[in-house]
Amino acid sequence: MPQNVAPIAVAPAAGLPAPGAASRQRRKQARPQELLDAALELFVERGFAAARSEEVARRAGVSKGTLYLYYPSKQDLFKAVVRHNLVNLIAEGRELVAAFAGPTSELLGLLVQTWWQRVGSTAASGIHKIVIAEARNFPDLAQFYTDEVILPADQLFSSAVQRGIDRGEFRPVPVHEVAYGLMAPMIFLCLHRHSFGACPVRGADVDPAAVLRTQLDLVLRGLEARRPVEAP
Amino acid sequence: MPQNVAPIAVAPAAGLPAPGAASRQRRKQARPQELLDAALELFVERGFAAARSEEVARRAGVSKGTLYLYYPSKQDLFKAVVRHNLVNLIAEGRELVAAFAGPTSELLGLLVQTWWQRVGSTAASGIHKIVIAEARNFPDLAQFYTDEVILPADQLFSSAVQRGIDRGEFRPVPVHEVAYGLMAPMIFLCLHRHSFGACPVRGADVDPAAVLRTQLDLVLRGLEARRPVEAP
Amino acid sequence: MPQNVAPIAVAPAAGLPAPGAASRQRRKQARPQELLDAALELFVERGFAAARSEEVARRAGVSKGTLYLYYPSKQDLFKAVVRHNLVNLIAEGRELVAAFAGPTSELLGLLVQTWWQRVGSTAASGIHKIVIAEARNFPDLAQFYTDEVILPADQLFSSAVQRGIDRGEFRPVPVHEVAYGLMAPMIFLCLHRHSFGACPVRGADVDPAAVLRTQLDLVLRGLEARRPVEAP
Amino acid sequence: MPQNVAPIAVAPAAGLPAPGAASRQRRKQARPQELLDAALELFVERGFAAARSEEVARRAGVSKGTLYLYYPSKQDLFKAVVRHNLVNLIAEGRELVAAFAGPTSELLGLLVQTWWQRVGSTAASGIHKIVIAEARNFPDLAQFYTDEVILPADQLFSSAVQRGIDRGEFRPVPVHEVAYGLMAPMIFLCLHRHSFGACPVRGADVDPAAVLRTQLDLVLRGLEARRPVEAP
DNA sequence: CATGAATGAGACTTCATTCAT
DNA sequence: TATGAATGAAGTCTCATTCAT
Repeated sequence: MPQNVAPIAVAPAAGLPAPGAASRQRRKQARPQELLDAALELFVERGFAAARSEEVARRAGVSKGTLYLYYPSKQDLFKAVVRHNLVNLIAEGRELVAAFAGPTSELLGLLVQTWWQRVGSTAASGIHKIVIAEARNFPDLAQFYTDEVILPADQLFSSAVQRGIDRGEFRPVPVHEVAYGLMAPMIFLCLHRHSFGACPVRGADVDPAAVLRTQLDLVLRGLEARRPVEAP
Repeated sequence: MPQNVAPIAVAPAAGLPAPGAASRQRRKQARPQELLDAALELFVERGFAAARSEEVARRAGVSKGTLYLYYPSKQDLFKAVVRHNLVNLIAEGRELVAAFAGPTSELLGLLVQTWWQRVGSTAASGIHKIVIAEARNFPDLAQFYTDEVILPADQLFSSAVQRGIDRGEFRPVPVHEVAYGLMAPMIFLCLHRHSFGACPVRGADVDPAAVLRTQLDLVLRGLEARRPVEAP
Repeated sequence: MPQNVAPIAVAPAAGLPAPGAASRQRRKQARPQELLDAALELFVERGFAAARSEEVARRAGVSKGTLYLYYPSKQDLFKAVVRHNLVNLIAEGRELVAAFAGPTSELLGLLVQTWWQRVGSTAASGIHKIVIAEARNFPDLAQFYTDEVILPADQLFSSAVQRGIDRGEFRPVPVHEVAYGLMAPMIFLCLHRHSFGACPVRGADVDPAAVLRTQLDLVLRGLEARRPVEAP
Repeated sequence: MPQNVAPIAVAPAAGLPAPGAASRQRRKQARPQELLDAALELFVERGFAAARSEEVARRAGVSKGTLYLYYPSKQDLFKAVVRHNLVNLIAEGRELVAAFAGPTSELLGLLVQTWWQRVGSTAASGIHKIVIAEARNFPDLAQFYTDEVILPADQLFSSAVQRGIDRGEFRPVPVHEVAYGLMAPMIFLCLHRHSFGACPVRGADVDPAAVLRTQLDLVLRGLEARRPVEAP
């Protein structure tokens, strides 16, 4: 029986069940990945507590028993999902900031845009909802998520804002707070997409692109180093 | 689900049955309030699904049956909590906007400040977390919350921004998107306070007041009607 | 659960609370009767187990506590209802048989007709359904009902059939079995009126009058002393 | 409700789990049948509402959860019981009528006799009691039973009577009412067997065979096409 | 390795009965 | 006498987890 170290395989997702003869080995290799994908999907849909183990297994094309063969409990499965989906997402952003040469306003725009493409519009964007929802019932996870995701992301955006100040493009502002103001609407959009946005709820429709554009425009204007001349 | 739950201090529950004297009437009067307080507290701590009716009752100092005497189901209890803690507040905000006479920048500042005092810094600030977490599993509640809270709140902030445009104080901007940019950081702060913030999690501390001040300052500058004079 | 029941002539239930002034004494006198009427009505509608004490009280215009003041438990109330509604219903029939002078076929017709008027078309006709439904969970009641109702009713009809044989009107037949064949369809009609007949169920409509007429006609022909002359 | 319940012998429950050998498959095959038998038995004993799911399971030798593995709700279980025990029988009766070649009086006798063998003297005869007792509290079940059992059974007997009229064996009579007169005593016998008859009640004993014989004889005579010559 | 039948603790909700007022 | 707020045992149904095959 497996231990509670999730065997995070790097093999690419095997696609559909492919019951062919020699595919047995391939399937076995792909199992953990398929289970994690199914689990992420279902956890985002239902939340941790309401997601049924049996449905995770079914979506991965295996039986309930097999799921428990790979992850000895639902909590272990949850942790594996978070670990598997949140590593290396921030590092790329850090490289982007380091390599960028143009004006900081463009850098911030690029960061926002990139984040939306790589995270905001993928299933990974739902993880934040799960973590927020279950943090108090699952303190281990909250700590892990803080260390691995929240703090690095804050550093990433803060360093970009700081760059603008250092280069005289922005007036002096509290960088962490501004970073917060940039990230909050993005993540907030994701939270709503994965809750209200996935319900047949009338009203309250928002256009993510418009919100992000408006917010970025607003913040960039607010950051500008030169103050408008006050009219008499 | 609540397995390894962080032992967050449990409120002492209003006072035990106090069997003496003519307290029957007094208790009956106070019951709904006590039950709603206990329910809000537990829903925020555990989420809607994971909060057990019996514990709500126990925290209010009554038995399981008594809870159902006042609220015929868990969902009704939740709706009552929302109505009691949020719906009325939005109406007050509307009156505030209608009665306000000064510059719109001050009005927005007042709205943000008031919201923080009356909601953000109270237990009511946890309600949004609950709804985001459970919307997909309880579409009725999501619809209820959308109708009773989200749409009215959006109208409230949007109308204030529109006022600024109409009076020539703000340049023309998409009002709903700006309203979103104003509310998102506030609510986002609350989401984190009630998830990570309530866990014994190291790091990731933010100063709500600083965040709100910075965000408001940024947005107000971004809204200003007069563009900065470009330096030669 | 089962509210919208087809309105099968329900006894007028003593009258509403009538909060009038000097009626206090009168009300107090009438209480037991009103409670028994309400209880009969509800027991017939719902059965013993599913009838809620609180609703019995409400239909009688008193509080739950008051009901328990008069009948110390639901079982006691049930017994009182049965006793109150089933005494002296058979005795009248016995007198009728003793006093009748005409042909026995007319006597049987009169018995059937009278029973239908006095029992079949009143709320009392529902008691048999209750007893059948709960007899095995309530052996006391089954014994009581057998002694006080079933055996006397059997004697009543059997004696009428025997009279027809004695007078040469009927051929010799097993009297108890014939009595059974006469009563069964009547009571059966009542059972169905108080179960399917009170549901919004499509189909299965029967015309009680037609059934009774047909059955009586059939049985009387079958009882006739003279055999039909066989055609050559 | 079940307080003072007569200690009616409880069936020994099919056989205990027998953990040995390759019995898993064998048990799985037999489960539905065992569960339906246990359910029928308990429903007849206690009624639908008072029968507890857990006891059905225990009598079938399985746990509560296993019952719900096979039948997703108590109502579904009940419907399955009805289908398994009654619906198929009626179809057989229809074939019998269609295939029969002799005189209709014999056909009716055969129908009654067959019904008594296949239903009246088996546990299935208790189903009607359950439905009568609970119809008003479970309109769905009443509708189901009406559609699947009552109407088809009425059609079955009515068509046999109509056959007698068409062939000139019977005088013209209202067929549905006559069918009612044939079925009512049979079902009535069953109702009593499963209520009073299952209690330790003194008196009120009837001989089912004698009742049925007498009733059939009476009705057949009453149906005869040739009228007796009226005596002057 | 894989399966899926089986388990049983635990959740929401109901309602007969009690008792302070 | 009358009230109705309060209780808590009991019922249906769910689902994480186990284990024989």
